Amino acid sequence: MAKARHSRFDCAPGCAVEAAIGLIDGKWKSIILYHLLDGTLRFGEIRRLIPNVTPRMLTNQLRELEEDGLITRTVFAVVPPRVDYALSPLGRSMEPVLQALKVWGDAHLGLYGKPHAA
Amino acid sequence: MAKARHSRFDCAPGCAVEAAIGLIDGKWKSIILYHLLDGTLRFGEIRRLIPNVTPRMLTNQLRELEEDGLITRTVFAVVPPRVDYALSPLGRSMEPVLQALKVWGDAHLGLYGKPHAA
DNA sequence: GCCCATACTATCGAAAAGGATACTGTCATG
DNA sequence: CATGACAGTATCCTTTTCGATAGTATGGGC
Repeated sequence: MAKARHSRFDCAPGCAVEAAIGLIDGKWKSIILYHLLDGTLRFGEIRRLIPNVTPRMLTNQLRELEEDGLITRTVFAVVPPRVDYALSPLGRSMEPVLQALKVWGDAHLGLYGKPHAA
Repeated sequence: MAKARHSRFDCAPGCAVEAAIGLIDGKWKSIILYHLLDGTLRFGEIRRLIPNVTPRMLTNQLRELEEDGLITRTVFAVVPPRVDYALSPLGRSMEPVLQALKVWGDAHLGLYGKPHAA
């Protein structure tokens, strides 16, 4: 079961925000989703796009995204194996959120991540 | 120092998204920011708005938000103590992001957080 | 029969995040 | 002199997360 770092229980009015973040929170999830905005990718392609990810973590994050219904996983019965990942409609619906994050990040973060003045 | 759960180093193109999430990731940060959208709040008020937070965690999250420049902390030299928290201009600039998350969450998440169809 | 590519899986361990609980300091009030 | 409000601190411990490393499975090509 997906972890509950952002539990879905303490639902003050900010609940929806919390829960939404819960789905894209995880060391690599947002980058994965971001890359998938451009189209279907194979396991190895994602791996190459995100240099520091280990296969263990990549599998892990992809599986959680799949469990949460944000991406689809298509296995081809060939050798060597081939598995395609793509955004589901639900995942695609997160595009505005990802874009908002991207825009904000580009506008307010230096290259090494410390925020600078508004 | 703020933790580096979403490190600011592995900067593929998705970097900005990653880094932006890094700032609002933390069990309570998004809810705190969300409540602060409505205006300045005192420590105790935030505590009451978020029932399950312990003072330790609340202090912790507020301090990280402050370090990252998203909120301001104003101490009044009175007894009993009074400390006000408010969004900085940088924090205010995250409003679109928070709203995007809220809108998405409201549209796609059931009350207990499992996403449902697009 | 062995190697290769691809997409994993398994195990171990370290680090970080988060929760429970109890305690501190100040001054006006009673 | 004790009490209470408010905003934290301090300590301890569990859970979660993440990284490193090595191993598995398949079948075509040599």
